[in-house]
Amino acid sequence: MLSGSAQYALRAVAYLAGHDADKPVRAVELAEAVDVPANYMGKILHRLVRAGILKSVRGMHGGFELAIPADQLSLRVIVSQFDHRGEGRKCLLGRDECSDDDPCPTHERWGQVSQKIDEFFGTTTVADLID
Amino acid sequence: MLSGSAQYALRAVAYLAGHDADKPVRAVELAEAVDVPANYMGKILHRLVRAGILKSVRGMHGGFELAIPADQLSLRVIVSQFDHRGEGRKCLLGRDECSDDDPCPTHERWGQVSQKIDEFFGTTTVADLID
DNA sequence: TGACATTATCATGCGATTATCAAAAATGTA
DNA sequence: TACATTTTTGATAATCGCATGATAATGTCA
Repeated sequence: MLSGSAQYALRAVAYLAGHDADKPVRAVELAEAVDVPANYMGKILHRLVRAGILKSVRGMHGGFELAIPADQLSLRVIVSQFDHRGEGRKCLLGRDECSDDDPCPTHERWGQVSQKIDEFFGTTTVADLID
Repeated sequence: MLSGSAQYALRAVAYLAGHDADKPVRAVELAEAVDVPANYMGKILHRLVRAGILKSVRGMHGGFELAIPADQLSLRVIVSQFDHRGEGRKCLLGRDECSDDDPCPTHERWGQVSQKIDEFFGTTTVADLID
């Protein structure tokens, strides 16, 4: 369903949300917690920084912290940095011509399922990920 | 949501289902209908043959036809030849330890959505794809 | 200032998916 | 038999996500 990077990002952000604010968490610690190669974790975190989802602090006692309150940060925002599901693409079969006006036979049936997915990612927040 | 190959396969099978049985359709015709490179279409069709979903006829007036009645052929069977969504993998976050017994915080919420998806692919048949 | 910790960035390799090209095998037909 | 047609198969390339490693940039602290 989600790419590896997107899953790692969610796990990392969830870990951050479960920690004290104003106490940055280092990339290596996050990598350990998420079980991802440290260097790769760094890249993922940096992408989240550029997207404005995290703040980074360099130097000693540096690390990463949330730039947005956990309960205002939807999973969609995070996932969309890595996966591009549902951006412009709507038809299950990948038909170019398929639209609400000129639907393919399963357009409506799939639309209902697709909407459930969108709803989930749109309304679930990082706060919901904390144990 | 689906890989390119899976989408092509679905479109091709849908096209086949909309044609007379016992009249094989050539790979090039399918490729044109589906808008996929002809050689690549051939590969996809062959995979469906090996999976027992299609029958192939070689030589003049040859081509491909359904090996299973359209209304008994679920989308899941086709898609699973190319994508491996949901086979063993259940947790949205990709956690190894996550299970029904030891669930992650969104396990249930996501489980409901996930079940809708499974239901769709399991109960929708190729007959439903015909215009 | 200088030493060090930590993120930011660049360059590269690996593997899977997607795609192309062409030769080989099978089948019907003249 | 010889030929045209069509699937089957293998070799190869392009592309992308995943991952690694090294180096640069930037901040803290003594």
